[in-house]
Amino acid sequence: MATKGKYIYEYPHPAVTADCVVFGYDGKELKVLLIKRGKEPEASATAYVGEWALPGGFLEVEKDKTIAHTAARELKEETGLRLTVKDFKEVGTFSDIHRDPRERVITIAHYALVKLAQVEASTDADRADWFSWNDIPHLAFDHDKILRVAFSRLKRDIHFEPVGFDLLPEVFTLPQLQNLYESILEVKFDRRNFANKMKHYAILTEVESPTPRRGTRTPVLYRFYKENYDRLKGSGFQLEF
Amino acid sequence: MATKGKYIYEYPHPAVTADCVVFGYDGKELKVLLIKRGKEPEASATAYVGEWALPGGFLEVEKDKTIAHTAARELKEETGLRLTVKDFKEVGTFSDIHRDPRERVITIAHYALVKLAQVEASTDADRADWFSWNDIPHLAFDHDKILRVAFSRLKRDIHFEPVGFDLLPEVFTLPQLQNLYESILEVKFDRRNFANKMKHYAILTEVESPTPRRGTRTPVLYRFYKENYDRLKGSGFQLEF
DNA sequence: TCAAAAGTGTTCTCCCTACACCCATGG
DNA sequence: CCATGGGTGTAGGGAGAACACTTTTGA
Repeated sequence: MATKGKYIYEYPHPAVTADCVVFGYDGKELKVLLIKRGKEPEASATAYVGEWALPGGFLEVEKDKTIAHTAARELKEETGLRLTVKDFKEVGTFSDIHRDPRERVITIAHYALVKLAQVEASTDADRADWFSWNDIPHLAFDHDKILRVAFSRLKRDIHFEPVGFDLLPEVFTLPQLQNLYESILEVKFDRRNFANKMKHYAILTEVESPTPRRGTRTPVLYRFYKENYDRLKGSGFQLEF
Repeated sequence: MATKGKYIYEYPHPAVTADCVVFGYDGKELKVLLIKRGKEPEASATAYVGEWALPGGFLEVEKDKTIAHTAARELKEETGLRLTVKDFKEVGTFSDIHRDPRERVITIAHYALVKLAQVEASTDADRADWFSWNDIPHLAFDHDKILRVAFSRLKRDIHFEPVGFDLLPEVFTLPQLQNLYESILEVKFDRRNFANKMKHYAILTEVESPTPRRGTRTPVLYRFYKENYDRLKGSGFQLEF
């Protein structure tokens, strides 16, 4: 095992990984998908065994078309979740010289938004789990920092794009939508103003309520009206919160 | 020369570079600093010799504390310009599998803003030159794409931070400031509204005019009032354009 | 009938926009 | 005195913020 290396370079090269911050929303709280670190078949040594971490892994130099492909591939391998390259948004590069004890590793962090109800079942529960944003365990490497930056990035993006709808089920209530925005932006809105704004934007369509029940008045169900949103955006319009 | 490599890995590693988009402003137009590619002492092969490109170069795995340090170091080596790590903002990762014909190279693009008058003299004119934004030559690799993304990133950032002042000399006129914003945002503002807004923000202080002349009325000189800006920002305030 | 959550409309204020005339300087 | 570019104020409209009561439903 002393000289099992087969890849030779004239100058030192770093290892490159892609890490994924996958956000979900259960109607009440923002959640993040984490994995429990075990043995890594492809790394020469293993670090942080047994700790929680962001899903992610090494760029396959000869195979991954872009680093986003690495993110998608690794997420599927580690959690079972299948997302497309387009679902990932780049968060940034984390390149601190000692961020990995084994060798120089720089990572490109990405985030993705998923409809929790539709993917919870398809995640590999042996290795992966969803954690509430306010109850995140200690993470391996600098993944706490990555998580914070990813969240601030989401917070910024939601001002300009209707990314919130990627987190909600196809059909949702106004209070759910408002609560989601409040969770991400860490503010409180007035119900009436929020409803007025949404009505004014005209990017929601009412859905025939299949009379669901709870211990309270039945809320109206809506669907995101993407065609209208695209038209508005086309005519130089900006969603603001 | 067949087996001069000394760095051995069990799995293939990509090369990693940092590229720099350095913006300047001459009072009239936005400019970008480019270098003419020559022989590269550190690369096993050389590509795009003689073409213009963004300054940048390889991460030194054992030396560069972060990728931003690579950017700062390479910029100095290639253009003579000394900037600090804090002057660089990350633009994004460009990782297309064939973006470099020699080997797999992923690059982390950065941008920086400089006060042109103060740095023009200290740039190494043999290898580097400033180009107007509207007159950029064809660039090596995917540097055209990087340039476009960096610009759109600047355009976004200027909405939230007073980055414009990093491009202007310490003392400037209101029309200069307005023209800069117009160049970056690619819009036109009404002079009076622009002045009103600036007066309202109260982030400029008038400077005793040392009576400079041109073929016209002498404009009032201003200085960026950073203390006031920081106070405003502290109390949850946002610069808008 | 009570508690819990959802729906709804109006007023006020502030900021953004549109807009035109006079002033200083150099040639 | 003319051309060029710089400085200045106000009125109107639209969007965001503040604000309270009624409705539905299950317990």
